[in-house]
Amino acid sequence: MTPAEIQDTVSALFCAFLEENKQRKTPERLAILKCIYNQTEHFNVESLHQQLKELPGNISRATVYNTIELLLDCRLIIKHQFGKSLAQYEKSYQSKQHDHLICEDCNKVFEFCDPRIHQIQRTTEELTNIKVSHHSLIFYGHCQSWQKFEKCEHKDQDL
Amino acid sequence: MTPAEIQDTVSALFCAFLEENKQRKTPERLAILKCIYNQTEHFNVESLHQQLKELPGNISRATVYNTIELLLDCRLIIKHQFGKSLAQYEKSYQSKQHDHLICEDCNKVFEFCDPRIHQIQRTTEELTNIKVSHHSLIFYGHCQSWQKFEKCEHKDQDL
DNA sequence: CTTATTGCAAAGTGTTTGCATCTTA
DNA sequence: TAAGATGCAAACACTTTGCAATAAG
Repeated sequence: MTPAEIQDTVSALFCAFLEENKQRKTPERLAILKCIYNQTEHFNVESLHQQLKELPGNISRATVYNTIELLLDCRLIIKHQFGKSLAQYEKSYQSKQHDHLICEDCNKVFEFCDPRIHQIQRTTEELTNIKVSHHSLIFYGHCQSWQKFEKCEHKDQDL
Repeated sequence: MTPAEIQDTVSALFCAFLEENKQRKTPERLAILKCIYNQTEHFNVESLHQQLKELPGNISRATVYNTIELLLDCRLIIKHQFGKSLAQYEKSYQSKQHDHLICEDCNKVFEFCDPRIHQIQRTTEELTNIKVSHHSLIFYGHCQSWQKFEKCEHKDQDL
């Protein structure tokens, strides 16, 4: 699927969701979705709002928060709370489930995937009799204890 | 170990830590540690401060934050960020490692323990070449989809 | 034309900081 | 008695809310 095809698909999905839920299809909401699906990394409300200010239309922070809520509802984005107060988001259409490893030396966020988390989930569901809908697994580590610093040099980036 | 013995032990550990790090042994710090080790559940800064206000001495929120930082450093407490902005803490001396399942219907927090998380950790360390120091695993679920509501009735508590 | 949505600014919430005062070592 | 810790209040950072103006259906 090309980036353009993905943009079209998520727009269509969002419009369908809005109709179903009797919410209005505003240019602001579609612009925000488009901007989000142009991101390649995690993003936060502030960085998104900065980018939206470049566009014509003057989209306010309140609208960004409002739209993010809708996009979370229809599962087109995922929210992460990586320990700091600042919430991080990422687009989720067609991206496979993954978890995160955060290096506390350089603040870099790595993604990984391990099927055994689902086994733990199933066991926990059986044990507690509570159906699990989603999870958050974050490892916190230190790159400097095992390797040369240049391998992990993005000091104080993102997050 | 009786509760009183635990109190004595953690006080001694904290004092040793303070001496080692050339920090002062103030009555406020010891009172905060004692109050924390009287908690049976997760707590937050606000609830802790409320309880401390009952005591003589008038301990300020700033001192609570300061002391919590020290207690985190010497690993006598653990911090959790359960998705909301409000940070939760729990005492950690002699408590075995565990993870959390949060029911989104009733906000109740369950604890569980699964050794397979360490296998995932080891694999991830090998894969990324980053040494993991700690982790956070949270399952989010819904009790009402599988069982009667009365089994999980503490609506809107804690968190 | 009706009502949801918007932009703005103000209010909230949890945490951090600056500073004068007090207290530990 | 000097460096560090305290209490207070103000500052902060991120998020939510109230409201008049606007625009979607």
